[in-house]
Amino acid sequence: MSSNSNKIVTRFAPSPSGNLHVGGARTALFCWAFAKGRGGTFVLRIEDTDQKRSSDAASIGFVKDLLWLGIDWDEGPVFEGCGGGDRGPYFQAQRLDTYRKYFDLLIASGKAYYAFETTEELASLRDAAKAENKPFRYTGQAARALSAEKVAEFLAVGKPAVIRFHTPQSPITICDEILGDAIIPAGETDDFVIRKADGFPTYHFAVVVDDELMGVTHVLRAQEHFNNSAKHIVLQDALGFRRPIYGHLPLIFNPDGSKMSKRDKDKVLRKAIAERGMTSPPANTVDPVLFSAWIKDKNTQLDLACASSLASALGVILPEINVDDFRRSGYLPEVICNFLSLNGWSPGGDLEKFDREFLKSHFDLARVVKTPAKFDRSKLLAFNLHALQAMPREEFVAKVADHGRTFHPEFMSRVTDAQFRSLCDASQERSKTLDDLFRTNGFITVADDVLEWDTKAVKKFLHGATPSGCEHLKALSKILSQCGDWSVQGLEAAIKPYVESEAGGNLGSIAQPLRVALCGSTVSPPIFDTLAILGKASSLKRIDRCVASQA
RNA sequence: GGGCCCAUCGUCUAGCCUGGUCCAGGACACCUCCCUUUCAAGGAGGACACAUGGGUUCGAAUCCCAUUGGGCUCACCA
Repeated sequence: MSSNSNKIVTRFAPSPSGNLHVGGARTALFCWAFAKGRGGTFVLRIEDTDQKRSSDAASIGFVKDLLWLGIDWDEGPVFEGCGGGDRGPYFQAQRLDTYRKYFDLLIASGKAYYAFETTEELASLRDAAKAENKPFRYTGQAARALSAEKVAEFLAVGKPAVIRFHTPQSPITICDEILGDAIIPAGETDDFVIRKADGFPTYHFAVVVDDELMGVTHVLRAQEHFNNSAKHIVLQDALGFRRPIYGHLPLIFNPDGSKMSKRDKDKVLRKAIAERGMTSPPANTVDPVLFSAWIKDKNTQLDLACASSLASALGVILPEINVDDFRRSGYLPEVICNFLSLNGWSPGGDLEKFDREFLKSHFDLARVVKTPAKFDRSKLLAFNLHALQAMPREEFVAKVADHGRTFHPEFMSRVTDAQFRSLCDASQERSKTLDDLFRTNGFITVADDVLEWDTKAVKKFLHGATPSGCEHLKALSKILSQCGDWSVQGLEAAIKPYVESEAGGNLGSIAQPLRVALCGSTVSPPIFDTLAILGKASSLKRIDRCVASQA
């Protein structure tokens, strides 16, 4: 390893989760770009030292999100060609033996000590401090006053104990490449726990040991960790480790300034339910027992399937929070990366659109912004639109089809290849996401004899004017039934003369009634495309059925 | 409340380090108009910011101080 001693190593070190949050995604992206752009190594390490949270099977489901974004790791858990490395294991729960050695070292040198206060005792001390509006600092005088014999005795009888680090009483300077230096006054950092009663290290301890052993040179993480750095620095000094270079990234918020949280989805649902004064779930959405439990406890979260069905029943849109939410909504991974980069970093000048390769070769800490960013979905949407528009048609078709197979299999099974292709042709310039086509063209997958017509649209476009839309439809039915070339051009040629003679050349007065008859609503691709996509038989059936229904 | 950090259009940001070329540039959103067969998309315009107050200086968005505002953090969670 000495030969790469000056090699840059960054790491992304999340706790286990099935989903990658956009904030985490940006941290990962920056760590990745920083290391990769400098010929360094990007390490993925799983911080699973909380036994309460790490038990589920899908614990690192988020790796699929990383790969979808194009973020691969050199060292870490092995998954689809990524990971491996000889500085593992990369799950902290599997490194307990490693940590033991360093705990012993600190205990032996008197830099750490056993403490026996219970969680309850500490909580009441904390409450007391809070009542006086004073910050609580664990001084450890009582614990440190314990004789070695007493400690041995307590441990021998199995009295629950944590190990605390005895923080030196001197100011700590945090050097940060992004924020500059900050001095944390002496006494601010107290004697924090480094080993929990269950024998697991706390985050602070595991991070410090692993960063050292894994050769991490640059620690890039969210700004919420800034104060933690003081703890990490005193530990590094005590253990004789080198100090990595720190860079604390600005936070990403919701547009309203609140923290982006996975609970935001539940928040939207709860609000909608409260507004409607509902006490039981809409039919076929969520199990009523589950529902009432969820309503009662604001801290519980609905799983994605339940939340989505509830959302669609309520007609509300769930906010995208996780990377997978954005994938589901039809965003392109390269757009997500581009946009995420712009939240907290910029290449300077007027340049905004760039790819991962560019980020890799240009990302630097000096240009990271210090201020928190609010995540602007409408700008993201615009970026996605631009990327979609710039795409060659074949690529667009392939990507939409792929998206459809994953998220709208039913739709895909109900359209022919030709229909799908025409739909893409008619949709690319107006698609903001890969999902738009499926959301706005539901009329295609509805059977001809069950299509329903929007009452407002019917009133406005089938009646009202003279001649009425219905009369136009009757005439068009005849014309179209004789149309031999059912292509966009052929249809246009067939209908245009009628528009000229019967509607004063105003296509709108013909197109809208047609659209209503064909789609049930006033929104669809351009009318000749719509006819072409539906096909002759279907179109005529729909027109005739519509006319008959209005008789 | 203590500690730390931050402060340019509604939003993301450029400019700040190395004061003058900035009556502050770009993008998204917004407004107006045009195009038009719906929804979009597209085209052309427009409005919109250096938090406040003091300094320093011939000159400050840029340097200093204070105020105000915002954020993070104070766990046997990470």
